[in-house]
Amino acid sequence: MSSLSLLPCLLMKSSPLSDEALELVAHRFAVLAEPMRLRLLQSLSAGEKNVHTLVDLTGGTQANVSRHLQTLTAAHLLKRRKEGLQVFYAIADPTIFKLCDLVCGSLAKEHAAQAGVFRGG
Amino acid sequence: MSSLSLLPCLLMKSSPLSDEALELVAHRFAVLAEPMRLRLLQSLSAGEKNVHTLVDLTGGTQANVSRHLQTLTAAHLLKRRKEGLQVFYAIADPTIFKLCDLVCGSLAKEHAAQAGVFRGG
DNA sequence: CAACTATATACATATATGCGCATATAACGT
DNA sequence: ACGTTATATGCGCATATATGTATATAGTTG
Repeated sequence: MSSLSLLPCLLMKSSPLSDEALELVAHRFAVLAEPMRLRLLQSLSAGEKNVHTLVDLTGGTQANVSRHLQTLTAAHLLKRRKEGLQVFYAIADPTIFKLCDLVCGSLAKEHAAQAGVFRGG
Repeated sequence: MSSLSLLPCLLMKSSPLSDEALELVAHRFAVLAEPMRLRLLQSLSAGEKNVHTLVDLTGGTQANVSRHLQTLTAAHLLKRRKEGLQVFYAIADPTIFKLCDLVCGSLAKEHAAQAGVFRGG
């Protein structure tokens, strides 16, 4: 975990990514691969919120929400701001919205195509 | 796995996604969360290839490569074309390149920022 | 039909991870 | 100092998944 070699390159099409870079990219995707974490990101899209609010919004347990927030923060997707007893989390990397939009669009296309099969199209 | 309710909506910012939709999005990210699968996608970015070629390019075992190809195909990211004994796989959803580019760009920014800390910036 | 090649699958295993429960830490008020 | 609230963490469990080895299936050629 010292120097990360060549990260500032684009994936695919251009030069192939190193094994190290591939693991970093995979890890980023893994962080986004949990419904509860996506729900937290969704809840934070309107602005920063404290943990208690996020527990209420997502319906998860306090411990679980806290751990997921930690995971998201460690991945630099969230920012942490402490104010007295409370801790406020906020989106640190708006890229995630573009990522989710792309995935949703792709899934919607698939879904439409599958539906077309049943309609006989 | 019958009807998928409301999928054709954008994530975040607009209306919140249903639990079912969140799981679909999370699953899509999970499929991309494996270095070996990313390497396969990378190898296929230049065009379709058969399994044996992909085994050589990635350095994985035949069984493992085959399973990962199946996972990617099940997720509608790859297309499968059988020609005699060989099976050719190809990118079915170019969205993945945009996804990877976004992630790489985000990671590069983080990396630059972290490096900045050590430089005293 | 038999041998051979390319790909897929079954089984076992190791590892990771999400979760609930309980507890610890931190910050505030009295 | 004590109690209270907000958040974080330790522990155990259940589950998922990636991988290797071995084997099965499909297709070709003799």
